[in-house]
Amino acid sequence: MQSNKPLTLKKVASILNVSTATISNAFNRPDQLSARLRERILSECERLGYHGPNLAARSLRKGESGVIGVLLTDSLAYHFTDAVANQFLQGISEVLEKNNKQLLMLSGCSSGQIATGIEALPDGFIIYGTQDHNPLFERIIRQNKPIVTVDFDSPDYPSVNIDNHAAAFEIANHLLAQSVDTLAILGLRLIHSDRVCRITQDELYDQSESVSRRRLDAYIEAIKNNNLDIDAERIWHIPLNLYEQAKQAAKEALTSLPRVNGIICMSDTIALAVLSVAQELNISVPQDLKVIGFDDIPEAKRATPPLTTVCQGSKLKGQLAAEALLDKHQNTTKLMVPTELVIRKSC
Amino acid sequence: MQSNKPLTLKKVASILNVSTATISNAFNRPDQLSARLRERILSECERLGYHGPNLAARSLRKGESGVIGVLLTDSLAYHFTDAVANQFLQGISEVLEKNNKQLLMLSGCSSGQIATGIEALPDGFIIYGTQDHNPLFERIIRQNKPIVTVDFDSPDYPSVNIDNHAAAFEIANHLLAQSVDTLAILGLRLIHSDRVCRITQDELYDQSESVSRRRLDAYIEAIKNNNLDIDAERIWHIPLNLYEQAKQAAKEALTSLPRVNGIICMSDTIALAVLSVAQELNISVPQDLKVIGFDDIPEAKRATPPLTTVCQGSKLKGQLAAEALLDKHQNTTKLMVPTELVIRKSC
DNA sequence: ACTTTTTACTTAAAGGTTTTAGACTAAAGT
DNA sequence: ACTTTAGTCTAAAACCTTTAAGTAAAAAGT
Repeated sequence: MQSNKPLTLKKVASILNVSTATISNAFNRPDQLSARLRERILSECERLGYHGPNLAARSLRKGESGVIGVLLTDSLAYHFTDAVANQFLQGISEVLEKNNKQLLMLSGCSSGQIATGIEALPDGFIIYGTQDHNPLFERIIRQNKPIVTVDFDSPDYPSVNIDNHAAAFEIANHLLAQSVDTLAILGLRLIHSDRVCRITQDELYDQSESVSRRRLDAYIEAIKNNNLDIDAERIWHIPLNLYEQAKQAAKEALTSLPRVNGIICMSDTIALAVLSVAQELNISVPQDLKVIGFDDIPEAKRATPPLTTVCQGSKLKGQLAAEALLDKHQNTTKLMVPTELVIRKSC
Repeated sequence: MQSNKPLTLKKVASILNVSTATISNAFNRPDQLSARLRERILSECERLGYHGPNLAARSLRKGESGVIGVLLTDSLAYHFTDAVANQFLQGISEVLEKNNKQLLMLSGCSSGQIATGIEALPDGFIIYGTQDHNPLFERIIRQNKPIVTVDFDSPDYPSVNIDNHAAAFEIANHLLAQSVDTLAILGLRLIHSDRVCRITQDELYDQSESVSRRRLDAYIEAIKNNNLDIDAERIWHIPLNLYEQAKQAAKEALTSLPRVNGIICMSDTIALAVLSVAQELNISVPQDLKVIGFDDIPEAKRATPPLTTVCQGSKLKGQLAAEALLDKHQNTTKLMVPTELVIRKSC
């Protein structure tokens, strides 16, 4: 004889003949009532089918929800394909699960407008990557809730980053120490185009502060240090870290003349695409072509040949960001995750 | 001279000298007020820094939140590592983004207890995989909200599934049509152990209704049809679809005597691990060993040799599940996603 | 000129919880 | 025997919306 309306705390209170406060306390503050009464309430609730306070109401009253939002750069669907994002989210989830928080993924770049006001729900936010013109980012800021940024630095918030310049410089130097002379760079998000293309001379000098730019600058610095040179023509822009896009760029790079014998890739996904295209073209790696990646995704180790890359601790970043957010390290801490050169067989 | 308290609809109403209902209508039901007043309200809100109604309050009042929950079998962190789950979630996100819904991932198997009552938030749920003893599953059911199940069938809810028996039978037959005589099966979640192990004769006959069981039965049926046999000793149980766990099982299988020349893997991740171990042991695939997988994850195509497997349309499953949920196809529809044998070079 | 319909806005109840301040009782201290 | 203290529990306000029902005025119909 169950009613179809779900039970409320109030109804339960009246059935059990205690105040609503007592029921609430039974669930939230065990020290506020006798153990015996609490036992009774809990078991009666179980029997009646009341499974704890309504979240919306609690959230309204307390002003918190137990939910942590992660704002991603691109569409949600894209981030599920991306190995780096997955590792990052994995790190976040581990920490959140331990702390009994829920994870809400927000993208802002949905096809529709963002109307729900969902940004009001989470108790804090992890902002992943640059959010240049994301309207949701603005809205989140206005919530005045704890924020931690990752792979993107703002004076206003604590952040988790790597030293992109140092990491890129190190791995580029590793490549350049081998006998290479004709280079190509396959970069990610170098410019604001959503098509795979080479960049222009102008774009090469157009300095900005993105992660990609920092890496590109480091690559070029390393190349110049080694008395080599690279033309804008030999630098490709790949808009999203997708295997298929990368393959297209790889094909262009490997078939252009003079023949390339070293490729610097700004991600492992790109490097894997290069390996695949090289195989199709019967170019043997690392004999005829040296390839380096960036990220150290799980697949890098399993590739043929295994990929030389630099580990940027994506999972650790996620963990640290979540911890920083939960511990309310509100003192605008800037965390730097160490990177590590991972030498395998592609170079 | 901003107050530190965030603005509420009520305050805005009193500032603008209109009723709260009018403000609410300005945001939610444009037809309820004159275009002119609405314009004024919206622009004033912008100016004042009021960014729309509070979600908790709206959610409390309306009884809906714009959030869709996905209940996963294992920990969140695990699901971010798993390629199949990622494809599935990708499918879901695509549809949700189009419909302006948010995605909340729920796992239920968190280390702590699940106390938040978060299950009250979503407007509907996608249940992914069996949820035998998941307390959160019980709680979700009690919400009486729309539910769609995937990879798991219940008479009570619409569901999205594949024909596991047919798919497994087909690919097993493909393997058995080659010259193989000594087989091993590397299965997923065959029993309730969290360690990699062989199963026992008793466990082999212990019928249950899981996805894994259905596939295993189909494998065995195919084997018997081909006048071959397989011992429980040659069937491994792998608790989670993790590369490292799979490698352990693969090592055991490939070093046990008599020498195996065909391995049926219940997932591509497992099959990839087999390829890797085979290479380490200098066993050449497909000459000395035929390997088949299941799932058709993106990496399967890129492996050496490319993996023969069966595509189970994980992404499509996600899309269909999300659509079924949103369209409120409440007439308990049972959707079947077609599977497809993908013949490559590992067999 | 009078009634009906439409438009534009308001009133006020409801939604389900948490929490502060306080009430009552029983135990402890003097 | 009287005051403190501690231990339990309650009353009621507050959290911020949405929406059904209602009012008043303007437009339309006859």
